[in-house]
Amino acid sequence: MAQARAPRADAVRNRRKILSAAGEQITAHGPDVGMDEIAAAAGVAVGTLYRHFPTKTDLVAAVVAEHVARVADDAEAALARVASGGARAMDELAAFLGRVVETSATDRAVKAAAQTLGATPGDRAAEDRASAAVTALIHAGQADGDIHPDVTVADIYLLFSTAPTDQPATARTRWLTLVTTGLTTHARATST
Amino acid sequence: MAQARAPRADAVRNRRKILSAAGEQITAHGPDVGMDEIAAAAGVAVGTLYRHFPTKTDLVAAVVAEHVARVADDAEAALARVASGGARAMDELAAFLGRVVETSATDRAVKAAAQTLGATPGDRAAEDRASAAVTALIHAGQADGDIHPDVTVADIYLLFSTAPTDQPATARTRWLTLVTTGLTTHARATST
DNA sequence: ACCTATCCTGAACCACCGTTCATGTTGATG
DNA sequence: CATCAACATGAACGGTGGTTCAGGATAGGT
Repeated sequence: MAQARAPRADAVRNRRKILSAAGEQITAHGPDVGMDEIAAAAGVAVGTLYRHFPTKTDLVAAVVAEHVARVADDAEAALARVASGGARAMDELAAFLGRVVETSATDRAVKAAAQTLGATPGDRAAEDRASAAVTALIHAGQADGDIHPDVTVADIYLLFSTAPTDQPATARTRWLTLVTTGLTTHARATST
Repeated sequence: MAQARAPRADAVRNRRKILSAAGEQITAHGPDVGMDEIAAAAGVAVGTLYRHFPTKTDLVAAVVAEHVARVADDAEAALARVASGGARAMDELAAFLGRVVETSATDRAVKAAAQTLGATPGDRAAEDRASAAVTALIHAGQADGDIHPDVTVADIYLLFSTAPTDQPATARTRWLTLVTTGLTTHARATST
């Protein structure tokens, strides 16, 4: 298990450029942008793309992984705010979920590309971080008596993994209201 | 505007075979089945596909239109059951929505294909039928005091256009419970 | 300054898929 | 039954887009 030599500086730089260019191009020109366009936007040749990511699927997966990591950071920040006593858990959770909906709307093309290619981020770590933070927020909200005792992270995931990314902002807001209402203490489940 | 001659019998037959074959093949082999495979499954040559549907987009749109019509029928049947006094509006609505979720799970590949190709069913009539029936069910449920007064058809559409079609049955059921709960009288909106 | 493993370049390759069209077939009309 | 418009056939085409690879450049250690 000899430690592999550290990557060259320009390689690291290119990898970053490619990653951000990929995100931008997919968002701007739809989920079907060619590798050529991504490479051009990154100021790099196609071959370089394939040096860093063996396949387009891998590239998209890496882009998604970045986004997941960002969401995890967001969730942890929200939790920290609650833990320090500065904010109510329910409010932080609602605000966080609102941000999730907005960013998924922005990045919907990336999501679409990932689905089409069957790209799954190998980075389970970030997902776990997000899960843990959200779980803590839920528990805190339940302790406050704001969130229905039955609600779990799985529910949140279930609800928000299919947020309406193709709808106008007003519709997204309305959607958030409708969905959040169902998580609240006032609501009671009506069936098994 | 002379009345065009009636289509030939075998043409009608083929059109039907193509339509059902397209649905089956897309459902079975994913949203990216080639026209060749659809043609083969229909027992027909590719050219015949293009005689009936100028483009793949048109074909998929026609398949979607069929499904929409079926949903409209379902909604109207549910409404009829309520109107005849045999069923409670809330229950019929919930059951109807459950069926919608299940069928969208089955036909998710068709939906995906439609989205990829930008296929929009020119058949606004069926959509309007469904809308009208659901609206009536909502009003009845609100009159019964079961459904929150703010809820509209647009809300239903918003919620169910993003049903989790890629999740297992138990998750779909849970999702339905969570979403339906938010529509109930017991729930109160928590934000603007 | 030199050397080499690492990295980059980009034209070319290839497989796939929607679409077309010249040719052959068949249902309906009289 | 004869006739013809409507319909079906399926090989071939064109364009797209992911992927490869032989050759050239360069960072980084000695």
